[in-house]
Amino acid sequence: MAKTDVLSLAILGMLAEQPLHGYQIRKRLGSELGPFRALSYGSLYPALKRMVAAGLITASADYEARPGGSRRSRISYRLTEDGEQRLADELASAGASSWDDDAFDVRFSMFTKTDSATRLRILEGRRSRLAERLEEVNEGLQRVRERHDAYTTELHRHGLERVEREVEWLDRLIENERSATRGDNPSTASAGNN
Amino acid sequence: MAKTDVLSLAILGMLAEQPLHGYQIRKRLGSELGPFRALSYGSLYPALKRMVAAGLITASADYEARPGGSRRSRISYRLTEDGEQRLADELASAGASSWDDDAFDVRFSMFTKTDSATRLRILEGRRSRLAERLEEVNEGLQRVRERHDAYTTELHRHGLERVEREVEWLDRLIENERSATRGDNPSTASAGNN
DNA sequence: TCTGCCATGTAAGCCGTTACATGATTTT
DNA sequence: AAAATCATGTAACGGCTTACATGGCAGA
Repeated sequence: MAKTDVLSLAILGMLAEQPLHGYQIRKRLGSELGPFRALSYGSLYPALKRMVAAGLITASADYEARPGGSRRSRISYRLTEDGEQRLADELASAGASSWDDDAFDVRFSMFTKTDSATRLRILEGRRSRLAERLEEVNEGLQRVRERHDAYTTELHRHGLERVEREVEWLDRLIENERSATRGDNPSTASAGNN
Repeated sequence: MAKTDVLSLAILGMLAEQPLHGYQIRKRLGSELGPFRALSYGSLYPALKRMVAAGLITASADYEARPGGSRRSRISYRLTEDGEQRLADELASAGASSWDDDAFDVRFSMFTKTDSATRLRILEGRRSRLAERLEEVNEGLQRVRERHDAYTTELHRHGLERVEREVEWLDRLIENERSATRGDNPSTASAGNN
């Protein structure tokens, strides 16, 4: 099974709700997700092409979609059954790199389509990734404090603070997720915690 | 005058303090600056080579640096006069893209070598860059609120918060910088501590 | 001795942007 | 009628990582 890159996953998720054409996909990726602030067509169209070739989506021109008439040259993309299946598989796994900086945002934005256990695994995976980062940054800060000027120190202090806040955010989300799960179903004592 | 990329600038700044060999440069870039968390040798060595070719730095093998004897195959890089000049020029300008995400950190880490007026211009440039981002993110949040689920909204809310904090941080720094300039006299507020 | 870190470098490939090329539709 | 925006695509190029290739030095 070919693995799905972040961009493809994002597109899959986007098309799951409704067929869209390339131009719209780009705009939505830019406004709805963090990572693709301004994805270029030079990336998008080839990606769509690859996905068509892989049988995940189909391309169909929509002529005269509206009363007026013409409206040539617009291509709507929609998921195939394989595409739906691939998306479902992806959403069911917290595997590989769902907690990379970019991938995390994309996964998170699809949390309503993700089951609770997987959501929790992703949040925790992300948390422990950040915890590692926290340690590194912290060590860096110590070293910098000894050997460097106030500005450099401040830069690192601020970097540390940023990561700390991120962890706090995740802690809140994890807590929410846990209490929602407990609520749904009385006797849930989910497995290993941090 | 050839323009200096971020990596070269960081190296220039690093070598301004003392000669270093490539391996050390890499480690320091990783621990002292944000943007180069784990710069690969595949990027570093070619960059050093380019800089030697451009006459900004020189490479010299250090044999028997220490009592023991041998210690072959270490190459120390140090700034040439041209390199020093280039660094000075770069540090005097707040031009081009000193407020890009990556470049900003590098410029900031050299603030002690930067004059007060330039520091202020960079901080303000960065601030207004973030202010633009703030607006975009804010608009995105509104749109998402109307059309999307709670998770997606939360993702955007958190993204907004992050940028807001960044702006607040800059505001504090700008304020400090201003009061330091006003008071070459009494009430100097040095760069922030914890 | 063998493992792990120090140290330098090259080649291939990935992933993305920029610039280019084209044309339709909508708004002013 | 012009300008802005919608819409699709390709080709060239850039920068960075990965994988490879090589070898010295230190301590277990």
